[in-house]
Amino acid sequence: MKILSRRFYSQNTIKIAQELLGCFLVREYRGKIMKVIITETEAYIGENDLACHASRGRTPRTEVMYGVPGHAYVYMIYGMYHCLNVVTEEKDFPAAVLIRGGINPSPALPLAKGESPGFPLWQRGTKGDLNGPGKLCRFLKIDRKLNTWDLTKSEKLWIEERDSKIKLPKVIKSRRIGIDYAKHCKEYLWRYSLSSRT
DNA sequence: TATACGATCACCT
DNA sequence: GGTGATCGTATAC
Repeated sequence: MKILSRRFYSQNTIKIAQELLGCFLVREYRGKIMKVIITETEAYIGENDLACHASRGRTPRTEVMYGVPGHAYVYMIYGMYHCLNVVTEEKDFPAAVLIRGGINPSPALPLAKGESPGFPLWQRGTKGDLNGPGKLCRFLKIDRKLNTWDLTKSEKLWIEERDSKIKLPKVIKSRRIGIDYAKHCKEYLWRYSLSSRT
């Protein structure tokens, strides 16, 4: 499986946020490999985006967003959860994609009622459903130790391109979550998800 | 140094 | 629908 390249991460953030859907987020932890299919993302773009952490400029925390694309931006939220972002666009332009949700496609997972083998992975039931950035990071053992991690090598944390043979459902665009403070920016349709969820 | 609050989640009514 | 947990960060003092 091919690892997403620096070149991929240097593209337009909205495009990346959509193209990450269906890709595999891979975590290597204590010698084990965990893979999750990305099903939900949000774009945070530039200092003019009032929802973006970089809207208040360069700080020690947001420095990574200004750096080379293809690195991880991991921060703690509400004192108890972590959120994983991938840094996008060119160096010195602060932007990132928040990974908000995924599906654990492990074949060991029991199928939910009404599901058959071969059931589309992103329509699987709750057993493998990692809906929410906090839950996703908790499952994949992602915390601030992985902040600034380079995602373009096959160590600890990376993303692999999606299987082109698998047809993805329509991408749903909606408002971003939990950013009521962001004034007009909260109206932007910068949240992207596969159609089994809203 | 002090304080306010958040790119969340689980549990409650 | 609402609320509490819990702490890093930004900002005010």
